[in-house]
Amino acid sequence: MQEKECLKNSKKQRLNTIVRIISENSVETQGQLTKYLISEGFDVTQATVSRDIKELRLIKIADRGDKYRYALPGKESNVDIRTRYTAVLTHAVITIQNASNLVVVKTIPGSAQGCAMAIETLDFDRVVGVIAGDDTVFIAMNNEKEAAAFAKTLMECVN
Amino acid sequence: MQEKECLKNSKKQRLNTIVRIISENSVETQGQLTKYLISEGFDVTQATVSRDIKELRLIKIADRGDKYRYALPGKESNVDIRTRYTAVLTHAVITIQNASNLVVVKTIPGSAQGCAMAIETLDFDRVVGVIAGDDTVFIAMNNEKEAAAFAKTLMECVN
DNA sequence: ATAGTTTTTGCATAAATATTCAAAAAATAT
DNA sequence: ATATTTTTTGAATATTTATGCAAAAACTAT
Repeated sequence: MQEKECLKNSKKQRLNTIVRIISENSVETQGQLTKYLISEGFDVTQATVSRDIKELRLIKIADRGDKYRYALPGKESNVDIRTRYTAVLTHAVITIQNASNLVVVKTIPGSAQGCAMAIETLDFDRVVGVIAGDDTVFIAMNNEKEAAAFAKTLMECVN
Repeated sequence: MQEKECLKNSKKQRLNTIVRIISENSVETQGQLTKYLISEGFDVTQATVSRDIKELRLIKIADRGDKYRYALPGKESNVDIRTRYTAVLTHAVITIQNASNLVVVKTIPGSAQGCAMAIETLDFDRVVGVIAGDDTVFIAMNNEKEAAAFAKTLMECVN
């Protein structure tokens, strides 16, 4: 029992290290990550890194300049947020209408929350509040005029 | 100018369709997505699908049952929370003890609330309730045996 | 301790994905 | 219209990632 937790700890350390490495560096491939790990003293191959990434549920995202990089899921937002959310809006929005001081956006099923988040994050001017169901987003503006203007802005945004 | 927007529209339609398809189905590979698109009348190859996925900034995430699937970015934030909370626990927890059906966690000052939230969010099995002061967390389990087991789990979690 | 079980890992390779390059289509300018 | 530039695409292929399998390590029970 003298080496009880040796391998286990080593793996845990490695997983933690992977999270740190991809947080601190732009890691484009598993091969690159493997090199980072080796340089920190871990004896590891791409195969294991692939398994680790699966276990950590890391994701590979399109980054600036035609590159890809690994990231923590849900954390990719800090990079290139505008492009990303614009893309989400562009492809998920079906219709945009304005009614009184509301703008009503219909989306493909399940995408309303994502669109709402996109709209909030993109921080369009004068948005008072946003609420989303499954395929519908309500955006509250100060008045009818602003709602109309915002609907137009949104339409331009999604093409 | 007679065919002004023909290709453009076709691509946009395809991108929209891709978002819909991955929203409605569990799409594991680009090859599979290509087949879906072909079955909907798009004349497309894996190479183009790869480019579309990059443009849409879709992500491939680890799914249940050793599978992968494509998803819209920003929809999987719960996993990141997990990683982050594990880190919180790892760095803030000082001691873990069990007394009767309680597990008592001592933390660095001011971190108990955070640890409590982490424990709740991580949703360890059979936790009945969690309460936190400034540097102490009480975790209520159903009985002494479960408290002992949970204390052990927690210890492993924080290393 | 020893035997049995589970987990982790590397190697080799299968599978999947990204990209180069050239051609065609589309958009733009004249 | 024609010429020019930009965008889109497929085929082939390079690159990257995932996995079957066997061996080793770690854990568990006795």
